[in-house]
Amino acid sequence: MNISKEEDILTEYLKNKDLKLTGQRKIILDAFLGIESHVTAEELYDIIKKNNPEIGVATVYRTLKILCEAGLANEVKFSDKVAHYEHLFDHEHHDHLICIQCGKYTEVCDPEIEELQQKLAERNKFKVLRHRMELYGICENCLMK
Amino acid sequence: MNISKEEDILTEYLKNKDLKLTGQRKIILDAFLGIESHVTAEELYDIIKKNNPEIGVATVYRTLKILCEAGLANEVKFSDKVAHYEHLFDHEHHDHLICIQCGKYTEVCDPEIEELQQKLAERNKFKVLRHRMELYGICENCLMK
DNA sequence: TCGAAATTGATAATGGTTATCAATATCAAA
DNA sequence: TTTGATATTGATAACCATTATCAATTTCGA
Repeated sequence: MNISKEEDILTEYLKNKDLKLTGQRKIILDAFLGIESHVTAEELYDIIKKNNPEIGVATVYRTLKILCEAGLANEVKFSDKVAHYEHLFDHEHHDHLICIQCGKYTEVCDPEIEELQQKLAERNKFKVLRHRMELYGICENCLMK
Repeated sequence: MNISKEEDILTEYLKNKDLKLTGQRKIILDAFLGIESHVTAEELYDIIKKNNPEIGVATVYRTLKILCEAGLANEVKFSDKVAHYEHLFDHEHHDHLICIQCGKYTEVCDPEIEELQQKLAERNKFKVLRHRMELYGICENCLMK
């Protein structure tokens, strides 16, 4: 169990909220950090189960929620129903291109758009805290078929 | 039961798909059109129930789905879980400002952003068919409190 | 009018997520 | 280190919006 900057952040967050840093939370954080891109709570649970079969699903759900609050994870809903979680700390904010044919998603980022979003909000006297932008369509591969 | 342009569109859509224009579908369409802004399937069902108690929930769900396919309605997910439906025909596309404090949502539209979205997609060789953009934050009223 | 095919309504089922709760672990203070 | 107040855990029941099922009914072109 290596000590990561993320673990420090989690520890800090928990302390502020009078919550406790448990073994399960460390294991779940590590497993989450070990994954590239995004996972489902259930997927993460399956991975953790291999080495830590004593950890329950509910705890994985609960911990992912905490990671979001601590600013370490981000919940994304691609299709519907299922929530996916992606790393947030040390990762730039990004939006998604989602292919409705093959399901491929691509992370993108456009500072110009972000800027216009701010202006749009200001015009409406609205203070933006976060946003979600998803472009749905056909990806390069599927277009060629 | 007044004949609306929307009903023509629905009729046309159904004919093309070899589906049938039933009394229930007309009633549901009318009820939907009679509502400003957005509704939940369940909310719409409750409204319809008053005058047409024989119509079942399932049919409302089914019909709203058809209205979306016909281009008359649009499904929006504000918070999570529940799907809201808003008018689409004769309404410009728009995005949403959503207040995380009072839940107020405002429809907004920014052609510049839309344009940049297109360019962003082109850079990624992606063909955009539709998009979703939601800005979450605090609305004017809540800011003043 | 007829009949193949679609639709309907009631309700059971689905499935991701959350609530419940007794047993257990954490951690600040003594 | 021990203690004790409080948070956490895991198993599982509950939740709840939406969908599937299916027999009875309606639609609409021929």
